[in-house]
Amino acid sequence: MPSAPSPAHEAPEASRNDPLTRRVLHVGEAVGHFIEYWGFKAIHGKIWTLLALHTEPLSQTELAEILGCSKSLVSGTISELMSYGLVKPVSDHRNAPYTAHLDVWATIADVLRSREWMLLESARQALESAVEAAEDAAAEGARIPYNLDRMRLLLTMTEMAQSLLKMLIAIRRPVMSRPLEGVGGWVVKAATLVRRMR
Amino acid sequence: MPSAPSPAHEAPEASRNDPLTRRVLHVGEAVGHFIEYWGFKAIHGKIWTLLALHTEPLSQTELAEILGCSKSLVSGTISELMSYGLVKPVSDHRNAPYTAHLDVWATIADVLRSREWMLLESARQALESAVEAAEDAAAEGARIPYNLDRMRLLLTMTEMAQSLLKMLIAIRRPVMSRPLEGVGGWVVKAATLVRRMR
DNA sequence: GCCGTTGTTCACGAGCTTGTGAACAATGTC
DNA sequence: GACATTGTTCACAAGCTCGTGAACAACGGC
Repeated sequence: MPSAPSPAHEAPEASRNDPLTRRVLHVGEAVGHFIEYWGFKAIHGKIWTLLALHTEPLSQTELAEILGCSKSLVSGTISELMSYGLVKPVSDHRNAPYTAHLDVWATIADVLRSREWMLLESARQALESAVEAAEDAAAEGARIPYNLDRMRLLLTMTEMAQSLLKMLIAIRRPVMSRPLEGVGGWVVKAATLVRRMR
Repeated sequence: MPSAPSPAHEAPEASRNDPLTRRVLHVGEAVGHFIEYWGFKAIHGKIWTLLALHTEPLSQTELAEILGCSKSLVSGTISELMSYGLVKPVSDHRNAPYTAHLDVWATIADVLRSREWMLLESARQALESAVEAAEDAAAEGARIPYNLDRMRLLLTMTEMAQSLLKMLIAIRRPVMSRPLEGVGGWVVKAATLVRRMR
């Protein structure tokens, strides 16, 4: 038998001292730090990781005890994770415990498609509008302090980023054999454009 | 001649009212919002965009006037952009104006290689350590509340993310013809693993 | 060599984010 | 039907980030 009396499963409030649990919590912290740079919060990663690695589904109270945080934080975070489709209750009972959805790619693709696409698209529209205004001013013979070629270059770069994004999103159907093929060609094209510019 | 007296070039403090300048500033805001999700600040994108699109190099004072922000903010941001290699003074004179480096890929690759790699690597190490602890406990016959297979799955997913990152970084040498080929196969493998799990 | 201009540094404040605890609501159990 | 337990909501506090302005330093031009 091991050293400790190993009460981990029946007494979640004490499991924070269990050496294995501490390592699992450490994993959660690392995952949390990683996804922090992707528009999520660290607590999202901690809760998702704990649910993903724990054998049994966990209730919100148990999560709060193991993580050592408040129930209110768990409640809000769980509802956010559910809206992302990353976590789901094990049944439709009121206090049903939760499990993690291990296939995170669908969520990543959703985030890419909504947030990143919108940001790129608004940049593209702003650039397009600026290019038009510059072309009009140049056609009227006005001396403008902005470089039209570089504006067009940025526009092209934005459009290439959009194409790359489209391909990444298309991976959602993992049946596709080589969804990213051809990206290399774009990169070469972009590098050529930049080099030609200056 | 156009409508306005078009003093844009000689009077930077008034150019904020120039319609073309306003569109360029709008582009800067869009670029800023985009890179905000990539660990940079919005002001980085505004300054870089303005320098990238403006025909003549700009001094810090001019940047502050056109952007309508303080000189101190410009100073700090410029030094950060220079450390990223995204901006450089036009000469080594003291008050030399600045230009933007249009090839941003090297900087992106640097960020990916340093920050993202480190985050993935620490997650991988934490997972490895947890797997070992769980294997030891299981070998001793202890009943552990964590699922060893799912821990190994997360480890594999982390390692695949590291491989993908390596390939992205490798694009730095844009001579490579098809640097991302084969990624599709990994995605299929990951999807298969996840499906087999539950 | 002095002055004016430009860039740097620093302490501060506004605003946002993250997490808390207490009050409240909702449901299963006896 | 009352209670106990679980989950939700809210106002608030601690901490962090972003940007400011004033003081300071560094150089170029006359």
